[in-house]
Amino acid sequence: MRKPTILDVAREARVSKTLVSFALNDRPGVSHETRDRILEVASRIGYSRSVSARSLSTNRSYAVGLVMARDPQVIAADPFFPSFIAGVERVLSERGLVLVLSFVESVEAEAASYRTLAADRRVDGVLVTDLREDDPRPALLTDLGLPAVTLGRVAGSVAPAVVMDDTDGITQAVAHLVEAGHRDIAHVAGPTHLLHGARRRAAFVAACKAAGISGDRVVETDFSAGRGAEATEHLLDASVPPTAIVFANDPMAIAGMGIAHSRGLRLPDDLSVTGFDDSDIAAHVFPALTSARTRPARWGEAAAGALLDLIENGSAPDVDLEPAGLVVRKSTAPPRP
Amino acid sequence: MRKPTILDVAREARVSKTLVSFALNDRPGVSHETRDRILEVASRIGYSRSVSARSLSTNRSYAVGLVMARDPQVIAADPFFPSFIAGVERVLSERGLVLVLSFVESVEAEAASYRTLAADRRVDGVLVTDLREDDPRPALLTDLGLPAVTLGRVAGSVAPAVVMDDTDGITQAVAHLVEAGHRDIAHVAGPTHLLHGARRRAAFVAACKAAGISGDRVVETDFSAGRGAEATEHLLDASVPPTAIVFANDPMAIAGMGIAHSRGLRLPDDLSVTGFDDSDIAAHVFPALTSARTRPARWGEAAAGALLDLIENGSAPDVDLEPAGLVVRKSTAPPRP
DNA sequence: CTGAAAGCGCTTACAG
DNA sequence: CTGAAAGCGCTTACAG
Repeated sequence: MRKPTILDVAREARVSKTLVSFALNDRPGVSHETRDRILEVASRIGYSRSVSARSLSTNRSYAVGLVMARDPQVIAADPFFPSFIAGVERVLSERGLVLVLSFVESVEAEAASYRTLAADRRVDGVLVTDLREDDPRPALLTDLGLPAVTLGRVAGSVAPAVVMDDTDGITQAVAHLVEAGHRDIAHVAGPTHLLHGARRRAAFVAACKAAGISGDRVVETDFSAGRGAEATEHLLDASVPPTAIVFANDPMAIAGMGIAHSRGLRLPDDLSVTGFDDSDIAAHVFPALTSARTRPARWGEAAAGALLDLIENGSAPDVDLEPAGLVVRKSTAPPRP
Repeated sequence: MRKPTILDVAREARVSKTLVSFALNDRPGVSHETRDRILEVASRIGYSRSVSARSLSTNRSYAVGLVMARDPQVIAADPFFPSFIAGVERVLSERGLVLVLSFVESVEAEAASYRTLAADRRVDGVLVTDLREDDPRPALLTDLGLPAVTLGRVAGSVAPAVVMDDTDGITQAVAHLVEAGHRDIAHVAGPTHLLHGARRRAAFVAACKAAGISGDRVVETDFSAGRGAEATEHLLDASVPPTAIVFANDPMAIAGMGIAHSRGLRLPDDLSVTGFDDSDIAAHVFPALTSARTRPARWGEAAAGALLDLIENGSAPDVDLEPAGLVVRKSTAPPRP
């Protein structure tokens, strides 16, 4: 059986195709009763619009893109994305759009992916994550004419930004540790070329300074568990090891705890540890991990909402999301006297 | 500047649209030189085909769907998906297709999602994961006329299946523990209504039987870290606790280790533990987790390849993937005498 | 090997 | 408030 088209609806409702289209698109110029009749007929005969025909006419794809250049293993360890995507999805599906996802292996492949999406008009806009220093993507996307929303703010970008201040989580972590009596706190940071890596690191330094302690024990990593473990080794090898470590994400914190345990340290007494993102597993490691909570789903909703506004109205305001605070568990305690 | 169309290419190459289309689609009936000239012109003027126009003509969308009904938190803890998706992507992008991803909250929403994808002809086919007992999806998809490939084999499904025998990993884990001298081994299983949960459990029971030990200490969970922790509590509360636990995934194994540590047990001497999936973090917890490796990326490639074959040829053979074996680390050892 | 033409299913001025 | 018609950019019989 042929899939019903707009013409079938028109005939059945005894009106023109135009009118059906107007009714479907909620345009003015259709009397109330006519509109109702049309919609009733449409649903009765199981009509649904052909996206490709509509796309061809309107020059839109009714899809939104997300392309990520990261090692899948590192994405896998990051609790952020599934929840983020679930949030994005929630608002997209409400408005009849769809998410096109692309995982690529390199930054070059990422640019190629954007070019293809643009050339093929596969998406009406994109969400840009993992912002980097001097990120070339905002300019590229402007060039390509692809509307974009960035997660976080980049210098020189005209794209609307949706930001959640993760500074706050680090600041709270440091304050919490200082209050417990720690004076010797280290930070295992993400890569500085990633904006959120740099920001968390800067927040660490600033918080230490505010507390009147040294903030220069920082080891940079790539956010992976393996590098987090190495960084912890390095810190614990110091002649005077830190009494607390603030990790820039949970996987590294957990790997760091593994190192500490393997050296026979008792946590939290010999070493306090904090994570970031409050992943599902954080509450279940030993000792349960103190971690800064983020709200990836809310972030996803806000970003998708902003992107749809941008696509439909040509502009959208920046959105600032509330930071979600520190969840204090058992991995932090006063240092040994 | 207008995006060039097939007509621009035709004019510039002084041929008809038809011929350009034939050349682009690698159809016979175009002389070699003409084809080359056409392709040269196309690339010179920056032509790329309009996917929506093509879709409208061919009744295809050049996209493939993946819809998942799971708690984002549980997906987040599962290292499987990012790598799986990366594998899928690799073969899709090679053939000019795109991945449409949908995360939904419930099994009902999942069915609705498939219906929408089908009605809108958003995708040419779908990948079906997390197969359940009496899974209604193969029948639904047949009804909807949506080509599908399942990850694993379901009774009564006509869809091609791509399977990786995860039985093997469990069998090896049990054999490894028995060889170390364990006689009292428990299993923290995934939900039985999920086929891979049930399969791993059955493999556990069978392996115990083969070794001549009891295989009836099984606790069922939902694969989440929280439930894994509870299950471990329960097992360790027994008057004679097991000396080893085989967990059906890594997050539960890690949570179980957390419980054991919190009770002052020493791992692996007081309790041996194995995981499943060999996630990135597994090597970095303490003690480093023995875990069955899977190959999600290979699985993704195979599934995507099979789906494309199915879409293009109307049929595709089942694919059996090699199991990847057990990675033995430090979380397993002989039991205390 | 090549071209003129219909058709895919919508949207949208335009004219009434 | 309504309708006839062009157009979006492809593919594909069909005729040469």
